[in-house]
This record gives sequence, structure tokens and C-alpha cells, in this order.
Amino acid sequence: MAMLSNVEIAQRLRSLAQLLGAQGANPFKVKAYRIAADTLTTLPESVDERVRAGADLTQYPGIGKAIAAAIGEIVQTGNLQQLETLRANSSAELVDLNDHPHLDPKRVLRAYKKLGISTLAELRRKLADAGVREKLGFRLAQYLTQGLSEKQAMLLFDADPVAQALGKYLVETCGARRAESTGTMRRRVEIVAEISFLIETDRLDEVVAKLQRYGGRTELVKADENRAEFKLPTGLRLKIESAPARKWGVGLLVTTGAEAHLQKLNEAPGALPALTDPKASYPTEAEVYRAMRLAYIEPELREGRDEVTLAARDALPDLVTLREIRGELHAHSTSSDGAHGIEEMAEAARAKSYQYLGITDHSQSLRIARGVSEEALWEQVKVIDRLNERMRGIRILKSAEVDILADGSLDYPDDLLAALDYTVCSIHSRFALGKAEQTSRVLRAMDNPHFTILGHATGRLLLRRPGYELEMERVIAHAKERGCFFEINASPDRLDLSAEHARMAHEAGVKIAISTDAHHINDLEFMRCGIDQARRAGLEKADILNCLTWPQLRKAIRKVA
DNA sequence: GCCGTTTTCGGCCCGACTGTTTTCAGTCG
Repeated sequence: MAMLSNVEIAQRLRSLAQLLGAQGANPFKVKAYRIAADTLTTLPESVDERVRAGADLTQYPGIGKAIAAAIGEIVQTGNLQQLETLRANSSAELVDLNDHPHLDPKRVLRAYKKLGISTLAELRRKLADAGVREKLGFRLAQYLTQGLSEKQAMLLFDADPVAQALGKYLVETCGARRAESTGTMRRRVEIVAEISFLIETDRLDEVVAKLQRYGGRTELVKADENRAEFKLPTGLRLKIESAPARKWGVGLLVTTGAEAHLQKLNEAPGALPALTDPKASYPTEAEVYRAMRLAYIEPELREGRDEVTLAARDALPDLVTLREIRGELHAHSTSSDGAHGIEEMAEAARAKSYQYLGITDHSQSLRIARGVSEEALWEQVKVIDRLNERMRGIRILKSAEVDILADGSLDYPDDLLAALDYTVCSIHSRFALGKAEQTSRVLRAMDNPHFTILGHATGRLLLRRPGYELEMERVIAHAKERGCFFEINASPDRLDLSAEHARMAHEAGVKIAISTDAHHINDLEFMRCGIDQARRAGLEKADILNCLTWPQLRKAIRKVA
């Protein structure tokens, strides 16, 4: 039996999951196969080789006895008897669909019915036509279009561990002397389509050969003397480029980009000699920038906006860092849909050396998240007062994530809102309102004197949904006028405000909170994702609400009537 | 089928709202 790549093994597990699902099997069992498949897809080592070496696969998370045995059978025979049996007993439509096991059969079959077709090939053709989207409905059409195109983007948050594993593999297995992440990952762009490394090696050919064995087998797309490009098991592109130590700085600069930044550098006086002189030695980026008579530009700023001009005047912002964060202003507890009690959350915040933690449970209308009733929130105010008397080294702030209702009113009466230290106000319903209506909804909410921070301003979920429409300029102007603030929701699939919107808010003179929206003590770690985003927006410590001490913060959020 | 700082069974979100629906699927956190 020829060696199978991890992806090929995972594909068979996903096919099994799809047919089990279509058959109405236990959904948790179906999910277990999918999780196991995902695990295999991210492993650097060859599962096939591990099986042949007699390794115990149950050591991997999500793989137990049954799935380990299934993988063993796939490796030994190339097949899975259970899968073959299921296929033999499935309809022609399902068998056709089984080569695309990530697609949900129920949704695909519904599309077939609506369009009067029975194969994926027909569906693919039809989806190209305008008009078909209407017939299927926006969501279904989007799902199918995305599902049939090759997945090629990933959250930065998910790509980080992939890149980390690759960096390690490049040095430890491929023999590179060093490997440094570059490109969009280094610039901390929230969604990435490729992972790239600058490596130092005398034998790029050997590195390339070994990389092709990553995850069992990784496809080499193209290669030349100094660089190579691969298609990773996850669908992402991997680019590697080699540079000698004395040219490391230039190599790093060029591979980090962005293209627009490099172009601006080329236009700057003194740029060309530094970048093109073959005899020049620049082991670090700092030396390259210095040679160009520019201040060092942090990677997060290298998007080709005004950073080169600012660097020439030595007027770059001193970007905010994780260490400068003094507290958390958006966190949930078991009072609504969080996983930990208020005290536990507070202890976790104290362990991060925060001075304060705002408890922002969902408000009463958000039933699914067990929104807190008025009576319960009055009670919670007292509970927090008592906790603050007892606990040392952390102050718990009384707050709530208050729903902005469809008409722009807030989800609690004013006297209750007034009993809180501040509020985070968010939209969680009626995403489909038109832009004008949605905008006036938010503006009206901001007119309430108890409105403090707008939570996840656009409601976007990265790679999943675009968010509602909002006239952001008007919202920002209104926030400035009414003394309201924004948050950068640091949840890795939100990062909302975007860097662009955060920059706009900043330019309008509105301070921004960086908030994790933690539903679990571990989620407090998302702060670093919010910091990445804030840095991309060019924000400094002085621009961030939760870089303030509690006395400063209290003053900053107090409304002038 | 997997898992375990309430460990070998029982949980693994889920329940109300909306309208892309036409009798129920998709969606919000």
C-alpha cells in the first residue's frame, strides 16, 4: 500500500462522518470523526509512518480506540470497510457528494431539489449563473459557493500554531539555521491565506525536499534558486525564501511587505542604495531602516499608508503593548452564558495583574444567552459590592452587555443602568435592517446617557458572515459628540472594530477599549489578538481606555450632563 | 466516538425569534 498523506487519511474519516450524518447517526459520533480528521490535518509528522512504526494514535487529542483502529485499517488497506459498506447502500447523489465530505448533505440535497438537478457537477455549473443565488436564497448560495471553492484562508489565530509548528519543523527537521515568520502573519493581518518564512540555509534543495514530507506529503507548487512555494495540508500556501545572514535584514523587510509599504520605501529618498547595493551588509531590519534614514517601522504598520512619511519625521506612534493593559472591560459570568462565576473571573483577572474587571453579562432580551433579568441584575450589583469589600488586588466593575433593541432603546430601564459603573451596548438581533435604519438605531442608543461603549460595532464574524451595515462615519461622529467609546472586540473571529475603523475612530478623537468578550477564564488570553489589531490601527497606550488606572478610567467615562 | 481537577457514565450548548419560509430552517451568543 502506497503511503498516504495525513490529508488523504483525514478525507476518508470525513467521508465516513458525512455518510453517518446523512444516515442519522449520533451527531456527537459524527462530530468525533470530524474532529479527529481536523487533528490529522494539522500534524507535521506522517500518520502513515507513525502507524507503520506501531505508534499509539490515541495519544492525539480526539482520537480514541475506535478511530485509531479505523486509521490503522486505512493505512494498511487504503480503505475503510465501514465506509465502503455505507457507500454501497447510499443513493447515487450521496456517493457523488462523498468526495466533498465537508459539505452538508441536507443542504446540498435541498439545493438539488430546488434546481431540479442531482450532481455536484451540475450544481457547480448552475452556481455560476446569476439568478440561481436568488432561487436558493443568499445563505444557501453562499454556503455552496464557499464549500465548492478551495478553502484558502484562515483566522490569524488558527494560523499561529500552524506557523509555529512549521517554524520548528524548518529548523529541527529541515536543517535550516533559522526561520522567521514574515508576510501577512508578521504584520498580524486578521485573516491569512499564506504562511511565509525567511530561512537561512546553504542547502535550500534539501529543505524543499524535506518540506515535501510535511504531514506525510505536501505539494510543491513551484521553486527556484532562492524560494519555493507549497500547498499546505490545511489549504494555505507556504512560501519560503532563503537569505544569507548578512542580507537577513533586507530579506526580512522585503518578504514582510506589504507591497504598498515597499513601494513607499522605494519612493523615499535614500531608499534605493540601501536596498540594491550588493556589497552592503544588513543583518537586521533596524539597520536597513537606519540606512534609509528612517525610524524603525513596526511590521503591523507596514501597509503603505502614512508610515514611511511618519518614519522620516521620527513621528511614528509608540504602539500599545500587552503589558500596558490594566484591566478587562467586557467579560461574562455564569449569571448569563459564561463558564465561570464572578469571583473566579476576578481571580483570573487578578492573576494577569489587572486592576479591574468589568462583568458584562447579557441583558434580559437575549434569551439564548440566558440574559439577566432586571431583578437579577439589581441583585448582582449588591453581590459585586460585597465581593469588592472582601477581595483584594482587583476591583470588579458593575456592568452589563446591554442589547440595543430594534428601535434603538436599551434593554434595561435607566435607573438600573445608572446603578452600573458603565455599560457595553451591543446589537445581537435584526442584523438585516437596512444601513440607514441600522445606523439610526445605534445613534439613538448612544443618545441614552448611560451608553458607554459600543460592543462589536459591526457584528462581523470573520470568514463566516459580513456583519450588519452601518454608516461608520456618522456613528463615530455621534460617539464623539455623546461621549461614547468603541471597543476592539478581541475575540479572534470578530476583531471588530477592524483596524481601519479603529483608525477612523482614533482620528476622530474617540478612545477605544480592547476587550476580550471572555466567556471563559482562558478567553482572557484573547487580549493579545486585540492588541495586534490596535497596533495595526496605529494606537498608543494613551488611546486605549483600559490602559487607564481605575481612577483615571472612572473620570474618563463619566458623562458631562 | 471521545473524554475525565465532580473520571468509566453521561454530557457533548440550545431555545426563542425571524422570515432568505410556505410549514420549518437558519440564526443569534
